[in-house]
Amino acid sequence: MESAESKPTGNASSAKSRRTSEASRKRTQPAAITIRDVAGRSGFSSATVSIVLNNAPLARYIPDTTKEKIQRAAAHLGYRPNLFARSLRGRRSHTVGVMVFDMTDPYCTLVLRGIENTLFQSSYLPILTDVHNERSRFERYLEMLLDRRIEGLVVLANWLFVDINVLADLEKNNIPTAIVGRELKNDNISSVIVDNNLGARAALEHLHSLGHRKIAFIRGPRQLSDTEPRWRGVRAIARERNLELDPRLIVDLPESGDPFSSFEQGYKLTEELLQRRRPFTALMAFDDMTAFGAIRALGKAGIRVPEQCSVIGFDDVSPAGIYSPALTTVRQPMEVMGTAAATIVLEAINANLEKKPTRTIHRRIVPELIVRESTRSIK
Amino acid sequence: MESAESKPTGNASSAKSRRTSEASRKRTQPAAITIRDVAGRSGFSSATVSIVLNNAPLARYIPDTTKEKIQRAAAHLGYRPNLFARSLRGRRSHTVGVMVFDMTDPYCTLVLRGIENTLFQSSYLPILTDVHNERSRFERYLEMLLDRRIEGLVVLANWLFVDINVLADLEKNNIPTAIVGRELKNDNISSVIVDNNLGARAALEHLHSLGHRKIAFIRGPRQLSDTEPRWRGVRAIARERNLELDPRLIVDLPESGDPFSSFEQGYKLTEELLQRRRPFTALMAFDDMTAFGAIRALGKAGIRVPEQCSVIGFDDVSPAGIYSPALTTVRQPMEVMGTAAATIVLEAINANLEKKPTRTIHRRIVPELIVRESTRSIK
DNA sequence: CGCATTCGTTTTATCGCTCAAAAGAAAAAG
DNA sequence: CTTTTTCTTTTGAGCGATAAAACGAATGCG
Repeated sequence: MESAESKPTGNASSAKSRRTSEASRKRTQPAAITIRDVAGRSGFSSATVSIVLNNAPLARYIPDTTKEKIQRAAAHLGYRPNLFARSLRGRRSHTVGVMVFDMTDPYCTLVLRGIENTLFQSSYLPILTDVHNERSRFERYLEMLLDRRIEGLVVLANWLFVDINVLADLEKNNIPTAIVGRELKNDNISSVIVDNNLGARAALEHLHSLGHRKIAFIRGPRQLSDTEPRWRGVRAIARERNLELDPRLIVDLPESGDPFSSFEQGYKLTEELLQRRRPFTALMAFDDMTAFGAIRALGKAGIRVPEQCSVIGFDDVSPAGIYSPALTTVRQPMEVMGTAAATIVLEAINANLEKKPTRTIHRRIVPELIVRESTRSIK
Repeated sequence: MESAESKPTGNASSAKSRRTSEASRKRTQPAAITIRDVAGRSGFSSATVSIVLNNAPLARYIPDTTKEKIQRAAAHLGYRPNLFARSLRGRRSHTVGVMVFDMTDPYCTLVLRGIENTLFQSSYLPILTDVHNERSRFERYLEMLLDRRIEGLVVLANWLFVDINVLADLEKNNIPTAIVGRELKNDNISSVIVDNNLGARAALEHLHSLGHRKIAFIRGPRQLSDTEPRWRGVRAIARERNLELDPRLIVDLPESGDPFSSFEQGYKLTEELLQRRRPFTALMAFDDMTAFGAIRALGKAGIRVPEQCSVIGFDDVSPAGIYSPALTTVRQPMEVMGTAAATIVLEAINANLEKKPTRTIHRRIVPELIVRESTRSIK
């Protein structure tokens, strides 16, 4: 039989302080079991309990009988260690910050899921912050995250924004960081991006193979880092296939902080293209949102998709599959990308802990052409 | 001149421990300024610093000159209090848990935004967890949240799931909780829901006023709490308007854990309705996803929306506006709902702190009919 | 002048946990 | 019967912040 009811070792609390504690116990919280309670109940000191429950190195010496007693006591009391105390002592938060620039962008959710899954498995908790593309929020949230002593950070740079060099602050605190959707010149931040070039090639190749030769393009905003590689991909394939790119069928999305604006811009730019009276049988949009806008504009103009004009997008955001017509697009494997970013960060955290050197990693994920209903062979 | 370089008061660290600290300082972190550093630099004790920086009651007595000195010192050193220490001492985490049942559901994001905005303003940090509609995750995350000593919880019950009574555990820890999208019999959990009845009425009234008399219905899954009130709303209006509800034009969505399945189900059920060969000129879907599925099925069958058949949804999820045709629907003011839920929780937290009694609140938000392109007056 | 007040600030005692070092007990060695 | 070695457990010193109590000094008051 265990020495139950024995006063916790080292409990030097005066009668007065104990009264207070009991009073508050009665009033508010249902006890809050501490490691000392477990110590008391199991008959060992709190140090031993800590060693056992954390399976610390010293646990090697501790006999199984002791371990069992302690574990039983802990389980019986429903002991849950106080993370604040632990973090304070151990200088670890077991937390990773996740920063999104606009949650309402459908692009995000799947990436987030990948991140979350990965962190969950390592029992890290993500702290999600949504910056709304506002610099002030960015800064405030960054501070909040640093205050919470995040051990790593994943940034989802899904859309244009803030001078990202502010992230350089992170270097000072050397918090491992990975950014999804953008590659930084800064060589201390890892990144995960889709291979835009490859994606664009696949898209154009698809249209070309369907027989389209007069193709209109809505390119991305110049400021967005995805824009250029995609266009290079387009030009490469055009060259390979001897396809002529008519400059009068090429328009650019303006810069904007709002992902939904690309729907409207897609709409407007398509109307503009139509007014130019240069016939085209297919349209390659910068992203899915733009494509949706384009389809809408075409529909309004009495042009049916895909019968009279094919449309292809990029991203494969969730509405793409349910759109009518379902959108042919280039899928960014977003969940994979989230997973990759989270993994990079977790590995860097572990490397840091073991004082190993950390390397910056840049991953470029291969996209996948998803053929649905919005493209069709010509004629 | 302030007594710079003076050793922090009460610093009883031995030579040995100081060595360690300096070594690690050099190796890893760039210092980590503590309140004692500020104390040292300003020449006051750490208690005074704490009092001043927190503007605690005692700050009343402290002369402005002292306050300024301390503030300057803190600012100069870039002091940021250690939240773990603070939380440990103060038993407060300044954190609210947010639990979602499926992040990929477009319904979520706006609610989340409302929640986030509200919490942000009170400088509470949300900890977002996505349960994936899995019981195991639900439990594990709930534990994680409790371990992190969340002061409140907002649950987004956007889709069917888990026996929600598990939430009763929260009562034990008396953590103020609000649930969005569902009203619980449990009388200790506040809720924010849309007025389903009103919404359904508005929808049907809209169709009726456009002249539709033969209307098909895809009702929600029986298990979902929204289903019944909406149907009651429908029946009420039908009675008022003397509209006959043809049972052969009424189908039910099956239960499912996946929001996207309602798209597919909407598609299938619409096909089924069409096969029944009972003509209808309008279709009222349980939600937007279902409506999208229906539109797709109608399209496939050569029936154009809205020319030959009007379709109305419910929710106004983000694709609704960009769909072609843009969907007429009943908007749940999701951001408002998120705000409401977060506000309820924050107020309860504050009430708790001031030992005031807390009341459970049930808010029912009025929805709004959003007329777009998928409905049209008959003929 | 003695004692109570009000100020302005510091001391003290934790919050709950962990980790290095010490100590106790038992077993092995001399 | 010591002395060492090997197990096993405890001690103690914080991590950084803060509520509560305490303390010196100045002021007020009879």
